[in-house]
Amino acid sequence: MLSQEEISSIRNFNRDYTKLLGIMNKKVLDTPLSWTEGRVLLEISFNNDKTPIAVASNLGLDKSYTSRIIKRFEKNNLINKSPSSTDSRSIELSLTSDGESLVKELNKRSDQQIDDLLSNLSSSEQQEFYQAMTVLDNLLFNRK
Amino acid sequence: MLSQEEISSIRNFNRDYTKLLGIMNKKVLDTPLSWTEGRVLLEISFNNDKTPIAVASNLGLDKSYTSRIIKRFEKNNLINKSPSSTDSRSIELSLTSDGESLVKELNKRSDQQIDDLLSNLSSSEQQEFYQAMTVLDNLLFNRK
DNA sequence: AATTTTAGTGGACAAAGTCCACTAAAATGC
DNA sequence: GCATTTTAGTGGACTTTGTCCACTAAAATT
Repeated sequence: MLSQEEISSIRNFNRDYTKLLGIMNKKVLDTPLSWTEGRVLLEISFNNDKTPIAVASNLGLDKSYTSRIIKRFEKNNLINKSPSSTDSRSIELSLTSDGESLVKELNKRSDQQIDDLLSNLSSSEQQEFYQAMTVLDNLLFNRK
Repeated sequence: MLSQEEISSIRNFNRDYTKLLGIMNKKVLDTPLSWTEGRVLLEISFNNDKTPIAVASNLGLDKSYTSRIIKRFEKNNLINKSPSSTDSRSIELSLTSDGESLVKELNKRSDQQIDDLLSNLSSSEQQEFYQAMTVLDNLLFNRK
């Protein structure tokens, strides 16, 4: 088990990293979308026939809140709603071409951010970074 | 430089990790404090004679917002305000004993969270985790 | 000494998110 | 198959969180 000091450094890292990502996320905000709106749009884009409820539960959002976000998206012509063929309570969401291009833009900026984040590092440091992150990812998220 | 796929996994990690920390932070919220309030209280505790403006700028908060948070803290008897001896515009903040014990509680819970986070991992995996995180920390934050 | 900057506060507001109630359809229990 | 319960989606009302602006009084600058 880890020592108090090790736990303390993990907490510090978490704090700093949260802050860093927060700053990065603010910057993505140079799009017309808030952070949560961005997540919702990307979630819809992953799988072009998501229902609102699936989006809400995947992102851990209130369904009412999600409904309003989706309504705004529709108003701004980012998505289409179509009635589900299998469940008439339900709605299928799909991106409009405007939606598609906004998603592309979001992805481009996110990639650019990672690039910026790593631009201070040498090529070999970038590899080190990637490998260390892969270790964390496996340990935390990819356990079978 | 990193490939598109590598960048993409970094983004995935960031997303998942943000989500994980977000969930963890929600849980700390079983205290009477919101996340930002917790950060403010801890910031004050680090250094028991901080001014509001120092807190605000260290945490990147609006000074007016910070002022209100501090006001609430005072009302709830978590901190004391005393006039600065060197600058009469300024205020020195210090924790009351209630404040101290809340800080202790916050720290305890944060440590517990890290513990929980790592409890699925074996001892050697925990070491691996710690080492990988240290690599990231050095690469991102500890460059001289 | 006059001007500008800074610390702190409060009003007014905007943005983000939560909670509750409701409708209509689907699923479940018998 | 019918009655009951659950589920998807929406909207109203509200709280929490955070921003922006204006102001006072003290400090720093010129």
